[in-house]
Amino acid sequence: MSGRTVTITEVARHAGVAVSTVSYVLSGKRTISAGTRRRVLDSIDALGYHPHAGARALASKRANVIALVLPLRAGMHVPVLMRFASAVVTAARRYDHDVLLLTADEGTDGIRRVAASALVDAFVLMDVELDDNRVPLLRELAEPSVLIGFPAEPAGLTCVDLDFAAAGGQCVAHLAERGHSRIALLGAPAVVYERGTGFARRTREGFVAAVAAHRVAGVALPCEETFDEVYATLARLLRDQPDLSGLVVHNEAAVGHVLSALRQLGRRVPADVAVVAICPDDVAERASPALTSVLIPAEEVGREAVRLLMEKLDGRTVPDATLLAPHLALRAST
Amino acid sequence: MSGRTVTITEVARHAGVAVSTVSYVLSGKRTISAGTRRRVLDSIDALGYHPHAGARALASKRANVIALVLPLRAGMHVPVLMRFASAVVTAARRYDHDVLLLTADEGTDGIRRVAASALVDAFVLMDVELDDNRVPLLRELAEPSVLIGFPAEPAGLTCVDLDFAAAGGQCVAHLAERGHSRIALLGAPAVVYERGTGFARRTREGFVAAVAAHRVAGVALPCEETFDEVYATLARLLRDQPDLSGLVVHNEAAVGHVLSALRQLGRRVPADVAVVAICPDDVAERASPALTSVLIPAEEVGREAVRLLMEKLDGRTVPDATLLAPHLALRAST
DNA sequence: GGGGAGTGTCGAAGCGCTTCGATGACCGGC
DNA sequence: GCCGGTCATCGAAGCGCTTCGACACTCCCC
Repeated sequence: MSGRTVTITEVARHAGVAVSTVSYVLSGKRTISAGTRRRVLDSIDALGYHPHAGARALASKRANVIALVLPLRAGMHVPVLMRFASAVVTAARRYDHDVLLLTADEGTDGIRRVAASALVDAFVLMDVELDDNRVPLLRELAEPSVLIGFPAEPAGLTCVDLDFAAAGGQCVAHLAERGHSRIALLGAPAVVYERGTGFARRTREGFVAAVAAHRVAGVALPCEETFDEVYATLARLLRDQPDLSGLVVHNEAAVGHVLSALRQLGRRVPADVAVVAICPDDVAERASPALTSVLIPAEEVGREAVRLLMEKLDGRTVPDATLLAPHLALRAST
Repeated sequence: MSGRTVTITEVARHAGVAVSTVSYVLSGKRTISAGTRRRVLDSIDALGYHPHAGARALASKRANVIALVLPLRAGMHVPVLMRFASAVVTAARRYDHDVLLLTADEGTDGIRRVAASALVDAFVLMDVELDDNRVPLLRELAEPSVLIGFPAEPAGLTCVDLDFAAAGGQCVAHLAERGHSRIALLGAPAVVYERGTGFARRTREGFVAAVAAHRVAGVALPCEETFDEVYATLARLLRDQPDLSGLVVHNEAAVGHVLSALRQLGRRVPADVAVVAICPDDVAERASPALTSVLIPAEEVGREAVRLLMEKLDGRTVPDATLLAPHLALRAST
């Protein structure tokens, strides 16, 4: 079983056919009679054969591996990243591909290296910034790629993401429908906006647009992630706008602090202040009270990114932009 | 630059040497004169040559890729995992290896598959359980492996981890020195203990042993991760033991809730209750007040795991167990 | 000054797979 | 009963690299 490695030659001998026949059974690129196919497949699992990945890559010019490039930076929300990563791996396996993990340490050199050495066939980039230095490189590379998130200039690239503008808008619409006429958005830390991270900005834009459309009063603020800062921000907000009754929180690390701070400020949720979060479901469910939220559909985004990548690998053309619709889950906080 | 792929043959022609000479320059397995080496290296970067990973793997029987196996389960603290992962990638690159990401979805089949297909040379397993079904498989595989965490029966395996028993003990010692004579450990959710996760149990054992050694009163409780459960647990604890003045928290997701709950229960930190956490530094620093903590040295663990793996790949023998000493950082909460 | 003992380099044989062109066998139509 | 056309299979030529044995030099000691 786990003895010496079994080669295609041994399978061929065992099944009494030529090596090429075994190869064609495996790839399905030529017609093979049912009988022969059966015999070959039986030999394959009698011997426990697995094709040698390197040999296959060499002969076929396809490694059947994709690279997942994930920078790990401050302010990024790690659990979400991890769920993306997991979704990408699972999806890739469904297309018979494996996933090589690349981090930011090596920068663009890492991308160049694995592309040039034919270690991978294609790239999935996560946590894309508006002005991302990996983007020009990707443009000049022959290997196809899909970005999770949108850079400032996405022309000619394939990008997938949650439609954050719609998500921001949906939160406003929800609060407006519930009769709240003065609301606020607590967003990412200021540094994230400055870095130009797309999803933070687009949520804010969606929020601002929806506030206008629904004729409610709304203000968008960045929000640091320590309890003290959250408390201070909320205290100021509620002092200046005592009739504020709706809050949109788009900052996963701060949601817990927001609820604690409201508690300490003597505001009940949802009786005094309704809260909607944009965050993963598990965070929303674990909070108390459980939060009405727009979830970040990590699994769906990952799956879609891989699907698009496989289309491109097969030479098909795919749409530049894929925006996944937000979905609001009602819970106790509104 | 990013044109057709450059092969070793072209490098050899460009430098006016044999293909094998180029190979020896690259591998250093035979002596090459300084002049020839220079000429070859110059040609290599004049042409932008990168060895073809598949061809290399085929000829040398080494893929220069290691697999990182990380199950993604409930109760696991994801940001920590991610830091391990990142550390492993960085460390692997220093040994000129890349990292293939494997998740739990495929179970042991995935491990078997990538080993048999020679996609990877070795394995790093994360989040190892006391009774882990991947462990027997690893034992029968020819490829070396290193586990991050300890299974129940670690004989013959190479394992690396923070010394959690020492960490638990160190927290107790710290509180005891500060004069607290009645303390409690809030640990992982009950399900984590039931699953037999090693680090949770070992922390508890270290806590219990240290409590006895320091002659203080101490109780260890599992701790769920919702605010309401944390609140209820603490309320009960403080009602039954009003003179409880020290708390060890070994549950990253719950630390925030613990502090909120103490606030609501009218206990000041550290004046009424001193709190020590076992968690990553960033979590401890972001809490308010900042928590005295034993950090989980993810980078160090990842680096050490890879170092041991490379030793094994080179045929050297390494110690079975590597326990990294805990390090307590003093902050405002004690 | 002839015989080892290095040094530095080359050529060729694989590594395990895919793929192309060739070869039979078999079929129906005239 | 011969011809063109499928269908199923085979053999061989690579893919780009490593590695082994061979070879030609140089050096130095007796």
